[in-house]
Amino acid sequence: MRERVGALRNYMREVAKRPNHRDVLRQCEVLSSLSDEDFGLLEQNSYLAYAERGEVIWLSGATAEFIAIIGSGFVKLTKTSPHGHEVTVELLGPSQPAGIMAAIESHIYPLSALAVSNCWYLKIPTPLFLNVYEHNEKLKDMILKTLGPRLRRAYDMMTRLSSGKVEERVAAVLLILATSYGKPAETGTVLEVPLTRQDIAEMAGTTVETTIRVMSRWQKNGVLTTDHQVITLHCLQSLNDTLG
Amino acid sequence: MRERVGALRNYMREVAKRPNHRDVLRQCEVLSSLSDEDFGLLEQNSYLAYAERGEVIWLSGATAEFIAIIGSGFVKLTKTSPHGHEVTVELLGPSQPAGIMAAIESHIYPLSALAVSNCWYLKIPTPLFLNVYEHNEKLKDMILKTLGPRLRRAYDMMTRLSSGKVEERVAAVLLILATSYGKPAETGTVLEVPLTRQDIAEMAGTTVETTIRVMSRWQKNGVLTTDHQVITLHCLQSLNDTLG
DNA sequence: GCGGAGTTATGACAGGTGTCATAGCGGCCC
DNA sequence: GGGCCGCTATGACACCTGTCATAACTCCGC
Repeated sequence: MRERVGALRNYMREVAKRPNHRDVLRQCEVLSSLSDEDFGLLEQNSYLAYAERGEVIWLSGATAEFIAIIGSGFVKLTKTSPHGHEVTVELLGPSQPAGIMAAIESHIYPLSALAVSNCWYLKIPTPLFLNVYEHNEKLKDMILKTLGPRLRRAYDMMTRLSSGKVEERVAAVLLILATSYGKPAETGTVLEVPLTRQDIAEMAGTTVETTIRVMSRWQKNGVLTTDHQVITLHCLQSLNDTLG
Repeated sequence: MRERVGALRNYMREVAKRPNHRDVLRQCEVLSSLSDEDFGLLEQNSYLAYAERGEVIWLSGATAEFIAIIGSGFVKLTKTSPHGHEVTVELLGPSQPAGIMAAIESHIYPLSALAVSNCWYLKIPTPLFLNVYEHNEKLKDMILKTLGPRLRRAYDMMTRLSSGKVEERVAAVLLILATSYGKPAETGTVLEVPLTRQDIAEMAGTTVETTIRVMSRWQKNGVLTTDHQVITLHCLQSLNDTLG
Protein backbone atom coordinates (compact mmCIF):
# COMPACT_ATOMS: atom_id res chain seq x y z
CA MET A 1 0.00 0.00 0.00
CA ARG A 2 2.69 2.40 1.01
CA GLU A 3 4.48 2.22 -2.31
CA ARG A 4 1.24 2.56 -4.25
CA VAL A 5 0.58 5.86 -2.55
CA GLY A 6 4.14 6.80 -3.38
CA ALA A 7 3.61 5.91 -6.99
CA LEU A 8 0.46 7.97 -7.08
CA ARG A 9 2.22 10.95 -5.73
CA ASN A 10 4.84 10.54 -8.39
CA TYR A 11 2.10 10.50 -10.91
CA MET A 12 0.77 13.79 -9.67
CA ARG A 13 4.23 15.31 -10.07
CA GLU A 14 4.58 13.82 -13.49
CA VAL A 15 1.45 15.61 -14.59
CA ALA A 16 3.21 18.88 -13.96
CA LYS A 17 6.03 18.05 -16.34
CA ARG A 18 6.56 20.83 -18.85
CA PRO A 19 5.45 19.71 -22.28
CA ASN A 20 7.03 20.72 -25.56
CA HIS A 21 5.60 23.92 -26.92
CA ARG A 22 5.30 22.71 -30.49
CA ASP A 23 3.90 19.31 -29.55
CA VAL A 24 0.96 20.90 -27.81
CA LEU A 25 0.06 22.78 -30.96
CA ARG A 26 0.54 19.79 -33.21
CA GLN A 27 -1.49 17.45 -31.10
CA CYS A 28 -4.53 19.68 -30.93
CA GLU A 29 -7.04 18.15 -33.30
CA VAL A 30 -8.83 21.38 -34.13
CA LEU A 31 -5.64 22.89 -35.48
CA SER A 32 -4.61 19.83 -37.45
CA SER A 33 -5.61 21.35 -40.77
CA LEU A 34 -3.35 24.38 -40.50
CA SER A 35 -0.54 25.08 -42.92
CA ASP A 36 3.04 25.00 -41.70
CA GLU A 37 3.11 28.72 -42.07
CA ASP A 38 0.15 29.22 -39.78
CA PHE A 39 1.60 26.76 -37.32
CA GLY A 40 4.77 28.79 -37.26
CA LEU A 41 2.81 31.96 -36.66
CA LEU A 42 0.93 30.44 -33.75
CA GLU A 43 4.05 28.87 -32.34
CA GLN A 44 6.02 32.07 -32.29
CA ASN A 45 3.34 34.21 -30.75
CA SER A 46 1.93 31.86 -28.15
CA TYR A 47 3.47 30.90 -24.87
CA LEU A 48 3.28 28.13 -22.31
CA ALA A 49 1.82 28.86 -18.91
CA TYR A 50 1.61 26.86 -15.72
CA ALA A 51 -1.28 26.60 -13.30
CA GLU A 52 -1.29 25.00 -9.87
CA ARG A 53 -4.16 22.79 -8.91
CA GLY A 54 -7.15 24.96 -8.07
CA GLU A 55 -5.73 28.01 -9.80
CA VAL A 56 -7.99 30.20 -11.91
CA ILE A 57 -7.07 30.36 -15.58
CA TRP A 58 -9.85 32.78 -16.39
CA LEU A 59 -13.12 33.85 -14.91
CA SER A 60 -16.45 33.82 -16.67
CA GLY A 61 -17.44 37.29 -17.74
CA ALA A 62 -13.88 38.42 -18.42
CA THR A 63 -12.92 39.52 -21.91
CA ALA A 64 -11.42 36.67 -23.90
CA GLU A 65 -7.77 37.69 -24.13
CA PHE A 66 -6.53 34.31 -25.24
CA ILE A 67 -7.54 30.79 -26.03
CA ALA A 68 -5.92 27.91 -24.19
CA ILE A 69 -4.72 24.54 -25.36
CA ILE A 70 -4.03 22.12 -22.60
CA GLY A 71 -0.60 20.53 -22.67
CA SER A 72 -0.70 18.41 -19.56
CA GLY A 73 -3.08 18.05 -16.65
CA PHE A 74 -6.78 18.78 -16.48
CA VAL A 75 -8.93 21.86 -16.54
CA LYS A 76 -12.59 22.22 -15.65
CA LEU A 77 -14.96 24.76 -17.16
CA THR A 78 -17.44 25.93 -14.58
CA LYS A 79 -20.37 28.24 -14.16
CA THR A 80 -21.70 29.50 -10.89
CA SER A 81 -25.44 29.36 -10.45
CA PRO A 82 -27.35 32.38 -9.12
CA HIS A 83 -27.12 30.76 -5.68
CA GLY A 84 -23.34 30.84 -5.70
CA HIS A 85 -23.32 27.13 -6.24
CA GLU A 86 -20.59 26.04 -8.70
CA VAL A 87 -21.30 23.62 -11.55
CA THR A 88 -18.73 21.99 -13.80
CA VAL A 89 -19.99 21.75 -17.36
CA GLU A 90 -16.91 20.34 -19.01
CA LEU A 91 -13.65 18.66 -18.11
CA LEU A 92 -10.75 19.08 -20.50
CA GLY A 93 -7.61 17.00 -20.79
CA PRO A 94 -4.35 17.20 -22.76
CA SER A 95 -4.53 18.62 -26.30
CA GLN A 96 -8.02 20.01 -25.85
CA PRO A 97 -8.76 23.64 -26.59
CA ALA A 98 -10.80 26.08 -24.52
CA GLY A 99 -12.12 29.55 -25.19
CA ILE A 100 -12.43 29.26 -28.96
CA MET A 101 -16.10 30.11 -29.05
CA ALA A 102 -15.52 33.10 -26.81
CA ALA A 103 -12.77 34.31 -29.13
CA ILE A 104 -14.70 34.16 -32.36
CA GLU A 105 -18.14 35.00 -31.19
CA SER A 106 -18.83 36.63 -27.85
CA HIS A 107 -15.41 38.02 -26.88
CA ILE A 108 -16.32 37.25 -23.32
CA TYR A 109 -15.68 33.94 -21.59
CA PRO A 110 -19.04 32.40 -20.77
CA LEU A 111 -17.44 29.91 -18.39
CA SER A 112 -14.65 30.04 -15.84
CA ALA A 113 -11.62 27.82 -16.38
CA LEU A 114 -9.91 26.28 -13.36
CA ALA A 115 -7.01 23.90 -13.06
CA VAL A 116 -8.13 20.56 -11.63
CA SER A 117 -4.55 19.33 -11.42
CA ASN A 118 -1.26 21.05 -11.85
CA CYS A 119 -1.10 21.72 -15.53
CA TRP A 120 0.66 23.35 -18.43
CA TYR A 121 -1.26 25.08 -21.15
CA LEU A 122 -0.57 27.13 -24.23
CA LYS A 123 -1.90 30.67 -24.37
CA ILE A 124 -2.73 31.91 -27.86
CA PRO A 125 -3.72 35.58 -27.93
CA THR A 126 -7.21 36.11 -29.31
CA PRO A 127 -6.22 38.60 -32.06
CA LEU A 128 -3.60 36.22 -33.38
CA PHE A 129 -5.98 33.32 -33.36
CA LEU A 130 -8.70 35.33 -35.08
CA ASN A 131 -6.18 36.33 -37.68
CA VAL A 132 -5.45 32.72 -38.52
CA TYR A 133 -9.11 31.85 -38.21
CA GLU A 134 -10.39 34.45 -40.64
CA HIS A 135 -8.61 33.22 -43.72
CA ASN A 136 -8.70 29.55 -42.94
CA GLU A 137 -11.74 27.70 -44.08
CA LYS A 138 -10.60 24.29 -42.96
CA LEU A 139 -10.12 25.56 -39.45
CA LYS A 140 -13.72 26.71 -39.42
CA ASP A 141 -14.79 23.27 -40.55
CA MET A 142 -12.82 21.65 -37.80
CA ILE A 143 -14.24 23.96 -35.18
CA LEU A 144 -17.75 23.26 -36.41
CA LYS A 145 -17.14 19.56 -36.28
CA THR A 146 -15.77 19.63 -32.74
CA LEU A 147 -18.67 21.79 -31.62
CA GLY A 148 -21.15 19.12 -32.57
CA PRO A 149 -19.94 16.60 -30.02
CA ARG A 150 -19.69 19.32 -27.41
CA LEU A 151 -23.30 20.28 -27.91
CA ARG A 152 -24.34 16.67 -27.80
CA ARG A 153 -22.43 16.09 -24.60
CA ALA A 154 -24.11 19.15 -23.12
CA TYR A 155 -27.54 17.86 -24.12
CA ASP A 156 -26.66 14.48 -22.74
CA MET A 157 -25.71 15.97 -19.39
CA MET A 158 -28.90 18.03 -19.39
CA THR A 159 -31.04 14.94 -19.74
CA ARG A 160 -29.10 13.15 -17.04
CA LEU A 161 -29.26 16.10 -14.70
CA SER A 162 -33.00 16.33 -15.10
CA SER A 163 -33.70 12.71 -14.55
CA GLY A 164 -33.63 12.90 -10.79
CA LYS A 165 -31.63 10.24 -9.00
CA VAL A 166 -28.21 11.40 -7.88
CA GLU A 167 -26.81 7.88 -8.05
CA GLU A 168 -27.54 7.88 -11.75
CA ARG A 169 -25.89 11.21 -12.33
CA VAL A 170 -22.70 10.24 -10.51
CA ALA A 171 -22.60 6.98 -12.45
CA ALA A 172 -23.02 8.94 -15.68
CA VAL A 173 -20.17 11.27 -14.75
CA LEU A 174 -17.84 8.41 -13.95
CA LEU A 175 -18.71 6.63 -17.18
CA ILE A 176 -18.15 9.76 -19.25
CA LEU A 177 -14.82 10.27 -17.54
CA ALA A 178 -13.93 6.63 -18.12
CA THR A 179 -14.58 6.83 -21.84
CA SER A 180 -12.61 10.06 -22.17
CA TYR A 181 -9.72 9.53 -19.80
CA GLY A 182 -9.89 5.99 -18.47
CA LYS A 183 -6.94 3.69 -18.95
CA PRO A 184 -7.45 -0.07 -19.00
CA ALA A 185 -5.57 -2.07 -16.37
CA GLU A 186 -5.71 -5.61 -15.00
CA THR A 187 -8.03 -4.60 -12.21
CA GLY A 188 -10.35 -2.53 -14.37
CA THR A 189 -10.49 0.96 -15.82
CA VAL A 190 -8.28 3.44 -14.02
CA LEU A 191 -9.16 7.13 -13.91
CA GLU A 192 -5.88 8.94 -13.63
CA VAL A 193 -7.55 12.28 -13.12
CA PRO A 194 -7.01 13.74 -9.66
CA LEU A 195 -10.64 14.60 -9.02
CA THR A 196 -11.87 15.16 -5.49
CA ARG A 197 -15.37 14.13 -4.46
CA GLN A 198 -16.12 17.83 -4.55
CA ASP A 199 -15.15 17.95 -8.24
CA ILE A 200 -17.31 14.95 -9.04
CA ALA A 201 -20.19 16.46 -7.09
CA GLU A 202 -19.92 19.65 -9.13
CA MET A 203 -20.11 17.65 -12.33
CA ALA A 204 -23.05 15.56 -11.15
CA GLY A 205 -24.84 18.61 -9.81
CA THR A 206 -25.06 17.46 -6.22
CA THR A 207 -23.28 17.85 -2.89
CA VAL A 208 -20.03 16.38 -1.62
CA GLU A 209 -21.74 14.38 1.08
CA THR A 210 -24.12 12.63 -1.24
CA THR A 211 -21.35 11.90 -3.70
CA ILE A 212 -19.25 10.38 -0.94
CA ARG A 213 -22.17 8.30 0.23
CA VAL A 214 -22.94 6.98 -3.23
CA MET A 215 -19.33 6.19 -3.99
CA SER A 216 -18.74 4.59 -0.61
CA ARG A 217 -21.66 2.31 -1.28
CA TRP A 218 -20.16 1.29 -4.62
CA GLN A 219 -16.85 0.73 -2.93
CA LYS A 220 -18.50 -1.67 -0.50
CA ASN A 221 -20.15 -3.50 -3.37
CA GLY A 222 -16.83 -3.88 -5.12
CA VAL A 223 -17.87 -1.80 -8.12
CA LEU A 224 -14.91 0.50 -7.69
CA THR A 225 -12.00 1.30 -5.40
CA THR A 226 -10.49 4.68 -4.68
CA ASP A 227 -6.99 5.42 -3.59
CA HIS A 228 -6.83 9.08 -2.80
CA GLN A 229 -8.04 10.63 -6.00
CA VAL A 230 -7.31 7.76 -8.30
CA ILE A 231 -10.45 5.79 -9.00
CA THR A 232 -10.46 2.29 -10.39
CA LEU A 233 -13.70 1.12 -11.89
CA HIS A 234 -13.89 -2.66 -11.60
CA CYS A 235 -17.30 -3.14 -13.05
CA LEU A 236 -18.41 -0.71 -15.71
CA GLN A 237 -21.42 -2.87 -16.32
CA SER A 238 -23.02 -2.34 -12.94
CA LEU A 239 -22.49 1.40 -13.34
CA ASN A 240 -24.22 1.22 -16.68
CA ASP A 241 -27.03 -0.72 -15.06
CA THR A 242 -27.76 2.07 -12.61
CA LEU A 243 -28.47 4.34 -15.58
CA GLY A 244 -31.58 2.38 -16.34
CA MET B 1 -64.83 34.18 -20.43
CA ARG B 2 -66.59 32.36 -23.19
CA GLU B 3 -65.38 34.64 -25.93
CA ARG B 4 -61.84 34.70 -24.60
CA VAL B 5 -61.69 30.97 -24.96
CA GLY B 6 -63.04 31.38 -28.44
CA ALA B 7 -60.31 33.90 -29.21
CA LEU B 8 -57.73 31.49 -28.00
CA ARG B 9 -59.01 28.80 -30.21
CA ASN B 10 -58.81 31.16 -33.13
CA TYR B 11 -55.26 31.84 -32.20
CA MET B 12 -54.45 28.18 -32.31
CA ARG B 13 -55.91 27.99 -35.79
CA GLU B 14 -54.07 31.05 -36.86
CA VAL B 15 -50.80 29.41 -35.95
CA ALA B 16 -51.54 26.76 -38.51
CA LYS B 17 -51.80 29.30 -41.33
CA ARG B 18 -49.62 28.32 -44.24
CA PRO B 19 -46.69 30.68 -44.55
CA ASN B 20 -45.05 31.78 -47.77
CA HIS B 21 -42.35 29.42 -48.91
CA ARG B 22 -39.85 32.09 -49.80
CA ASP B 23 -40.47 34.18 -46.71
CA VAL B 24 -39.50 31.31 -44.47
CA LEU B 25 -36.15 31.04 -46.21
CA ARG B 26 -35.53 34.78 -46.22
CA GLN B 27 -36.36 35.24 -42.59
CA CYS B 28 -34.00 32.58 -41.34
CA GLU B 29 -31.06 34.44 -39.88
CA VAL B 30 -28.51 31.72 -40.50
CA LEU B 31 -29.17 31.83 -44.22
CA SER B 32 -29.14 35.61 -44.47
CA SER B 33 -25.70 35.70 -46.06
CA LEU B 34 -26.59 33.54 -49.04
CA SER B 35 -26.46 34.77 -52.62
CA ASP B 36 -29.65 35.10 -54.63
CA GLU B 37 -28.50 32.15 -56.64
CA ASP B 38 -28.18 29.93 -53.60
CA PHE B 39 -31.50 31.14 -52.31
CA GLY B 40 -33.07 30.12 -55.57
CA LEU B 41 -31.48 26.72 -55.35
CA LEU B 42 -32.79 26.17 -51.86
CA GLU B 43 -36.20 27.53 -52.73
CA GLN B 44 -36.70 25.26 -55.68
CA ASN B 45 -35.59 22.09 -54.00
CA SER B 46 -37.15 22.48 -50.59
CA TYR B 47 -40.77 22.05 -49.69
CA LEU B 48 -43.20 23.09 -47.00
CA ALA B 49 -44.59 20.49 -44.66
CA TYR B 50 -47.26 20.57 -42.02
CA ALA B 51 -47.27 18.94 -38.61
CA GLU B 52 -50.13 18.62 -36.18
CA ARG B 53 -49.56 19.35 -32.56
CA GLY B 54 -47.74 16.40 -31.00
CA GLU B 55 -46.62 15.02 -34.33
CA VAL B 56 -43.12 13.67 -34.73
CA ILE B 57 -40.97 15.54 -37.24
CA TRP B 58 -38.03 13.25 -36.78
CA LEU B 59 -36.76 10.86 -34.16
CA SER B 60 -33.37 10.97 -32.54
CA GLY B 61 -31.10 8.32 -33.99
CA ALA B 62 -32.60 8.54 -37.48
CA THR B 63 -30.39 9.54 -40.38
CA ALA B 64 -30.58 13.25 -41.07
CA GLU B 65 -32.49 13.36 -44.36
CA PHE B 66 -33.31 17.03 -44.17
CA ILE B 67 -32.94 20.14 -42.11
CA ALA B 68 -36.02 22.05 -41.05
CA ILE B 69 -36.76 25.74 -40.86
CA ILE B 70 -39.81 26.60 -38.88
CA GLY B 71 -42.33 28.76 -40.68
CA SER B 72 -45.07 29.02 -38.10
CA GLY B 73 -45.76 27.34 -34.79
CA PHE B 74 -43.35 25.79 -32.33
CA VAL B 75 -41.17 22.73 -32.27
CA LYS B 76 -39.40 21.13 -29.33
CA LEU B 77 -36.17 19.19 -29.52
CA THR B 78 -36.17 16.37 -27.02
CA LYS B 79 -34.04 13.54 -25.79
CA THR B 80 -35.29 10.58 -23.84
CA SER B 81 -33.27 9.61 -20.80
CA PRO B 82 -32.31 5.98 -20.22
CA HIS B 83 -35.36 5.73 -17.97
CA GLY B 84 -37.74 6.54 -20.78
CA HIS B 85 -38.25 9.94 -19.28
CA GLU B 86 -38.42 12.69 -21.92
CA VAL B 87 -36.49 15.94 -21.63
CA THR B 88 -36.92 19.01 -23.80
CA VAL B 89 -33.58 20.52 -24.60
CA GLU B 90 -34.65 23.34 -26.85
CA LEU B 91 -37.80 25.08 -28.00
CA LEU B 92 -37.80 26.59 -31.48
CA GLY B 93 -40.11 29.20 -32.94
CA PRO B 94 -40.69 30.74 -36.37
CA SER B 95 -37.65 31.22 -38.62
CA GLN B 96 -35.42 29.03 -36.48
CA PRO B 97 -33.51 26.16 -38.05
CA ALA B 98 -33.13 22.63 -36.73
CA GLY B 99 -30.95 19.73 -37.76
CA ILE B 100 -28.07 21.74 -39.18
CA MET B 101 -25.46 20.19 -36.94
CA ALA B 102 -26.73 16.74 -37.74
CA ALA B 103 -26.49 17.47 -41.45
CA ILE B 104 -22.94 18.74 -41.50
CA GLU B 105 -21.40 16.65 -38.83
CA SER B 106 -22.99 13.50 -37.50
CA HIS B 107 -25.55 12.66 -40.23
CA ILE B 108 -27.76 11.35 -37.47
CA TYR B 109 -30.22 13.45 -35.52
CA PRO B 110 -29.05 13.55 -31.91
CA LEU B 111 -32.43 14.86 -30.76
CA SER B 112 -36.03 14.16 -31.66
CA ALA B 113 -38.11 17.00 -33.07
CA LEU B 114 -41.79 17.23 -32.14
CA ALA B 115 -44.44 19.78 -32.98
CA VAL B 116 -45.60 21.63 -29.88
CA SER B 117 -48.32 23.40 -31.79
CA ASN B 118 -49.68 22.90 -35.26
CA CYS B 119 -46.93 24.18 -37.46
CA TRP B 120 -45.55 24.64 -40.93
CA TYR B 121 -41.90 24.05 -41.64
CA LEU B 122 -39.59 23.97 -44.60
CA LYS B 123 -37.77 20.75 -45.40
CA ILE B 124 -34.40 21.21 -47.06
CA PRO B 125 -32.82 17.91 -48.12
CA THR B 126 -29.45 17.34 -46.49
CA PRO B 127 -27.46 16.80 -49.71
CA LEU B 128 -28.75 20.07 -51.13
CA PHE B 129 -27.95 21.95 -47.98
CA LEU B 130 -24.47 20.45 -47.78
CA ASN B 131 -23.94 21.47 -51.37
CA VAL B 132 -24.66 25.08 -50.55
CA TYR B 133 -22.79 24.81 -47.29
CA GLU B 134 -19.55 23.49 -48.78
CA HIS B 135 -18.73 26.45 -50.96
CA ASN B 136 -20.14 29.14 -48.77
CA GLU B 137 -17.82 30.53 -46.20
CA LYS B 138 -20.20 33.13 -44.83
CA LEU B 139 -22.76 30.47 -44.12
CA LYS B 140 -20.21 28.64 -42.02
CA ASP B 141 -19.52 31.82 -40.11
CA MET B 142 -23.20 32.33 -39.45
CA ILE B 143 -23.65 28.78 -38.26
CA LEU B 144 -20.67 29.11 -35.95
CA LYS B 145 -22.05 32.33 -34.54
CA THR B 146 -25.47 30.86 -33.85
CA LEU B 147 -23.91 27.83 -32.24
CA GLY B 148 -22.29 29.97 -29.57
CA PRO B 149 -25.55 31.12 -28.04
CA ARG B 150 -26.95 27.61 -28.28
CA LEU B 151 -24.04 26.21 -26.32
CA ARG B 152 -24.34 28.95 -23.77
CA ARG B 153 -28.03 28.34 -23.34
CA ALA B 154 -27.29 24.65 -22.88
CA TYR B 155 -24.69 25.42 -20.22
CA ASP B 156 -27.10 27.78 -18.57
CA MET B 157 -29.78 25.13 -18.39
CA MET B 158 -27.26 22.66 -17.04
CA THR B 159 -26.41 24.90 -14.12
CA ARG B 160 -30.04 25.57 -13.42
CA LEU B 161 -30.93 21.91 -13.61
CA SER B 162 -28.21 21.05 -11.12
CA SER B 163 -29.07 23.69 -8.61
CA GLY B 164 -31.83 21.76 -6.96
CA LYS B 165 -35.08 23.59 -6.34
CA VAL B 166 -37.78 22.87 -8.88
CA GLU B 167 -39.43 26.23 -8.32
CA GLU B 168 -36.28 27.89 -9.55
CA ARG B 169 -36.07 25.75 -12.65
CA VAL B 170 -39.66 26.39 -13.66
CA ALA B 171 -39.14 30.10 -13.10
CA ALA B 172 -36.03 29.93 -15.28
CA VAL B 173 -37.92 28.17 -18.04
CA LEU B 174 -40.72 30.72 -18.01
CA LEU B 175 -38.26 33.60 -18.07
CA ILE B 176 -36.33 32.11 -20.97
CA LEU B 177 -39.58 31.60 -22.86
CA ALA B 178 -40.63 35.15 -22.03
CA THR B 179 -37.45 36.65 -23.44
CA SER B 180 -37.66 34.54 -26.58
CA TYR B 181 -41.36 34.50 -27.33
CA GLY B 182 -43.12 36.79 -24.85
CA LYS B 183 -45.24 39.63 -26.15
CA PRO B 184 -45.82 42.70 -24.02
CA ALA B 185 -49.44 43.52 -23.18
CA GLU B 186 -51.23 45.79 -20.71
CA THR B 187 -51.55 43.03 -18.17
CA GLY B 188 -47.97 41.81 -18.48
CA THR B 189 -45.94 39.57 -20.74
CA VAL B 190 -48.04 37.10 -22.70
CA LEU B 191 -46.62 33.74 -23.76
CA GLU B 192 -48.47 32.82 -26.90
CA VAL B 193 -46.94 29.41 -27.03
CA PRO B 194 -49.42 26.60 -26.49
CA LEU B 195 -47.36 24.74 -23.90
CA THR B 196 -48.99 22.26 -21.57
CA ARG B 197 -47.75 21.81 -18.01
CA GLN B 198 -46.28 18.59 -19.29
CA ASP B 199 -44.20 20.51 -21.83
CA ILE B 200 -42.99 22.93 -19.19
CA ALA B 201 -42.20 20.05 -16.85
CA GLU B 202 -40.07 18.44 -19.55
CA MET B 203 -38.12 21.62 -19.99
CA ALA B 204 -37.63 22.14 -16.27
CA GLY B 205 -36.68 18.51 -15.75
CA THR B 206 -39.46 17.69 -13.32
CA THR B 207 -42.91 16.12 -13.22
CA VAL B 208 -46.27 17.47 -14.31
CA GLU B 209 -47.67 17.42 -10.80
CA THR B 210 -44.90 19.51 -9.31
CA THR B 211 -45.07 21.96 -12.18
CA ILE B 212 -48.80 22.35 -11.68
CA ARG B 213 -48.33 22.86 -7.95
CA VAL B 214 -45.65 25.50 -8.44
CA MET B 215 -47.60 27.36 -11.07
CA SER B 216 -50.84 27.18 -9.13
CA ARG B 217 -49.04 28.76 -6.19
CA TRP B 218 -47.86 31.60 -8.41
CA GLN B 219 -51.33 31.99 -9.78
CA LYS B 220 -52.65 32.42 -6.24
CA ASN B 221 -49.96 35.00 -5.53
CA GLY B 222 -50.91 36.93 -8.65
CA VAL B 223 -47.55 36.43 -10.30
CA LEU B 224 -49.16 34.96 -13.38
CA THR B 225 -52.48 33.82 -14.80
CA THR B 226 -53.13 30.97 -17.19
CA ASP B 227 -55.95 30.62 -19.61
CA HIS B 228 -55.72 27.18 -21.06
CA GLN B 229 -52.23 27.17 -22.46
CA VAL B 230 -51.75 30.88 -22.74
CA ILE B 231 -49.71 32.16 -19.83
CA THR B 232 -49.58 35.78 -18.82
CA LEU B 233 -46.72 36.79 -16.59
CA HIS B 234 -47.74 39.77 -14.49
CA CYS B 235 -44.63 40.11 -12.45
CA LEU B 236 -41.37 39.12 -14.08
CA GLN B 237 -39.52 40.55 -11.12
CA SER B 238 -40.85 38.08 -8.58
CA LEU B 239 -39.95 35.24 -10.95
CA ASN B 240 -36.47 36.64 -11.20
CA ASP B 241 -36.31 36.83 -7.43
CA THR B 242 -36.95 33.12 -7.04
CA LEU B 243 -33.78 32.47 -9.02
CA GLY B 244 -31.70 33.70 -6.12
C1' DG C 1 5.95 17.51 17.00
C1' DC C 2 1.98 20.48 16.61
C1' DG C 3 -1.63 22.67 14.57
C1' DG C 4 -4.14 23.93 10.47
C1' DA C 5 -5.98 23.02 5.91
C1' DG C 6 -8.01 19.83 2.76
C1' DT C 7 -10.27 15.47 1.93
C1' DT C 8 -12.98 11.49 3.07
C1' DA C 9 -16.41 9.59 5.94
C1' DT C 10 -20.77 8.99 8.80
C1' DG C 11 -24.96 10.22 11.36
C1' DA C 12 -29.31 12.90 12.49
C1' DC C 13 -32.92 15.39 10.66
C1' DA C 14 -36.18 18.14 8.06
C1' DG C 15 -38.13 19.28 3.81
C1' DG C 16 -38.81 18.99 -0.96
C1' DT C 17 -40.25 16.20 -4.59
C1' DG C 18 -41.58 12.06 -7.07
C1' DT C 19 -45.22 8.57 -7.06
C1' DC C 20 -49.79 7.06 -6.86
C1' DA C 21 -54.60 7.94 -6.64
C1' DT C 22 -58.59 10.65 -7.57
C1' DA C 23 -61.47 14.22 -9.52
C1' DG C 24 -63.25 18.07 -12.36
C1' DC C 25 -63.34 20.36 -16.59
C1' DG C 26 -63.57 21.20 -21.51
C1' DG C 27 -63.23 19.64 -26.18
C1' DC C 28 -63.90 16.37 -29.83
C1' DC C 29 -65.89 12.63 -32.34
C1' DC C 30 -69.39 9.49 -33.26
C1' DG D 1 -76.14 14.00 -26.33
C1' DG D 2 -72.97 10.63 -24.68
C1' DG D 3 -68.63 8.90 -24.08
C1' DC D 4 -63.81 9.29 -24.41
C1' DC D 5 -59.59 11.76 -24.02
C1' DG D 6 -56.37 15.29 -22.69
C1' DC D 7 -55.28 18.73 -19.37
C1' DT D 8 -55.44 20.79 -14.87
C1' DA D 9 -55.78 20.19 -10.09
C1' DT D 10 -55.21 18.31 -5.26
C1' DG D 11 -54.12 15.10 -1.53
C1' DA D 12 -51.43 11.39 0.93
C1' DC D 13 -47.18 9.39 1.59
C1' DA D 14 -42.56 7.61 1.29
C1' DC D 15 -37.96 8.57 0.57
C1' DC D 16 -34.29 10.75 -1.47
C1' DT D 17 -31.22 14.34 -0.70
C1' DG D 18 -29.51 18.73 1.08
C1' DT D 19 -28.03 20.68 5.51
C1' DC D 20 -25.58 20.64 9.69
C1' DA D 21 -22.51 18.46 12.85
C1' DT D 22 -18.68 15.60 13.93
C1' DA D 23 -14.56 12.89 13.23
C1' DA D 24 -10.50 10.54 11.28
C1' DC D 25 -6.80 10.88 8.22
C1' DT D 26 -2.97 12.90 5.37
C1' DC D 27 -0.11 16.47 4.14
C1' DC D 28 2.27 20.64 5.05
C1' DG D 29 4.46 24.55 7.21
C1' DC D 30 6.05 26.44 11.44
